[in-house]
Amino acid sequence: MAVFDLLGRRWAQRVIWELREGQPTFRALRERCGNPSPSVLNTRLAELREAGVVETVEGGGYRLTEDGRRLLEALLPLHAWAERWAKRVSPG
Amino acid sequence: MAVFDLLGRRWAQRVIWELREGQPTFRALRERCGNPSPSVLNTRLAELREAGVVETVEGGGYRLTEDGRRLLEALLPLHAWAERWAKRVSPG
DNA sequence: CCGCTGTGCTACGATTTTCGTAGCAGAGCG
DNA sequence: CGCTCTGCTACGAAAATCGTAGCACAGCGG
Repeated sequence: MAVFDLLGRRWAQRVIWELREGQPTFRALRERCGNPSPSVLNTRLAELREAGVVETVEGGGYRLTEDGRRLLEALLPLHAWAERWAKRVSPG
Repeated sequence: MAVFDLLGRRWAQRVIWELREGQPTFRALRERCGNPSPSVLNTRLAELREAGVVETVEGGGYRLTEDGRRLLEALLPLHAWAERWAKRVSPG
């Protein structure tokens, strides 16, 4: 179950989620994620790049690979569940 | 994005996955997950119980709630992606 | 009553991960 | 040369996790 090793780390899923559109820079991505420390973000990005789901953009910025976009789609049901769950936990 | 807070912690997703069938005891669950330290497992179980996705069984053991089972279903696409990905990363 | 076994779970020092802040090297531009 | 952006590193402090040991309780056989 290597996926839990890749995606079970802090910020990993969040990074993929925040890369769902655009090609944010390192700093912009960091801000979108809620300002994790740059060292961790860099480590995650390195892991995700090595896993082939994230890639750098010529001239700066990051984006999902084709594989990454498939992973993002696989995260959609989880997100749908999360929204229903959030409403149930703290309605309003 | 509270779901990343709940499921972005180590072992959280794994615990849910390993509860997909049966009602394993604390120790059995721990073994299935690959022996995380009991303190972390207990913390995760407490968080998941508070979130309402895991519950204890009368007479011992743990299982998913109805909500937990829905969450498990939301994890299936992620798992399907993971299997394809694992084959691509290390074929054979 | 005693011991054996299994249950959930706690304690605690060691290790690993993450945090938070500061700053570096390089590129582009005036 | 200086300003601003880029990705990224350094480093001490804090938090999370590890690994091992063991506690309290319950059931059951003798």
